[in-house]
Amino acid sequence: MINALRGMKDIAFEEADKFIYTIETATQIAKRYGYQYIETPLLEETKLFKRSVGESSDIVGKEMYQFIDKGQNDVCLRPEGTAGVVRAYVQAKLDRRPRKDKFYYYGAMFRYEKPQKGRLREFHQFGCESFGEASVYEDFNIILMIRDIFDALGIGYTLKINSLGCSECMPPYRQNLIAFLTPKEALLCEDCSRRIATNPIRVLDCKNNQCQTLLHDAPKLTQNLCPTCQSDFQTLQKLLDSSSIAYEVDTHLVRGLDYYNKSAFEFVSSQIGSQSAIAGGGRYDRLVEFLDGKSVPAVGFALGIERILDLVTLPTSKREGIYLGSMLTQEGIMETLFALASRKRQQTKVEIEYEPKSLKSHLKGADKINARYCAVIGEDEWSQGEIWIKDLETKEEYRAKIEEW
RNA sequence: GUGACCGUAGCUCAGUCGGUAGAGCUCUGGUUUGUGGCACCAGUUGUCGCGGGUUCGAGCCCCGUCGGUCACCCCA
Repeated sequence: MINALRGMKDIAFEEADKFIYTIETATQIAKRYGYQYIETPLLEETKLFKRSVGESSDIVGKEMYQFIDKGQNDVCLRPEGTAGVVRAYVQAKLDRRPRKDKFYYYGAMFRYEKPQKGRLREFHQFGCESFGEASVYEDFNIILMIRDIFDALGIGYTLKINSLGCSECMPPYRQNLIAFLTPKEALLCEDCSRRIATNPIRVLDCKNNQCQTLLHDAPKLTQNLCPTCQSDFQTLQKLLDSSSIAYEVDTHLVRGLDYYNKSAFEFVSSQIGSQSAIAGGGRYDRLVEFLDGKSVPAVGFALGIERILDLVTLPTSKREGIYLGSMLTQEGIMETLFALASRKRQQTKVEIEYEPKSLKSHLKGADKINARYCAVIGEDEWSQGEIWIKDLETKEEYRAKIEEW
């Protein structure tokens, strides 16, 4: 028997219904916010992710499905969605004209990690990217949209926000932090002493207790923001307050992808195990430039579909469609059933049982597939050119001419 | 990459002190010669993950291996 690869899952039956329902719900809401669909390749040049997600990130450092293809290209299965969308945006030269562009996407992402609850090697994200709008109102608008999606799906969450500063205030802060950390390097954990050089900001959210103790007097990012970032961050909080979206400021919310700046946020669920982030995103005003475009501000998010699947409550499914069967083996009866099915399928779902069997068995079968109508041809009906129909919901039964039903 | 736990029927699991495997669910049929869901009755189903070892004898004990799950790390 051949099994699916480690960390890769088949999605079927009720899970599949939830999967589709989640995407449809999110799509509908994204469209209402003015987003258009974009589909980008699952396979991209490796350097796209090195330059966007960042070499210091775990994703690029150790989790990529990377290989050399038959044309000697260094390629990767995408580990996240934003990089590809930005690449497409720049490739289509949309950065050359002053317009806002808003895209939504969904699909498979790949990270070579050790699987656990809520963490798969192939998983699916729904995401949105908004280009060309620098206003913090757009950050707020995106958070509102995610709120709408989770509300529509009936999912509870807590929202965490932070500001990562901009190219003006982040570099000096970063230098301050390095200056603060360097004397303590020997006392920090192995990862953190390495991070001082590669990505000192990440030291802030280290889970190591000793590191956290040492960080107690570290300069705080939120207290070193430039006036613009400071006022934008406050505006965002005011907007959230006035729309009664509960949130907490989490100064340790740093995010593992290097391209974020200014607003960063994460939606967290307490009901799904330790991998609790169900959606995350923020602003990435420099990324278009990193990928050879003009300077275009942007903000976006992604939500993990598998992570919320258990939390999605499907609208209660009603009986639907027709079950067709016969109790006879007579010549021509299957042809009649197929013709009837084709006609009825213009309107609704139709399934045919090929095996002649007792009425009781047919009713059981119709009940099992949750059909609204059970329609069966027996001896008496066949001789009259009729079919017997029972509405399984109202329990009404009647007979009709086959051609007229 | 590190650690813990678990692999027995299609699914969920039980299996005592080591003595050649069992329940519920599902499925099929019947109780009703043409009336669903509920109930009752009957029937079908096994490489006990794999390999080796100990033993008269291993689902059970030991070693190895593969797979799964969860957690750390990281992230959606």
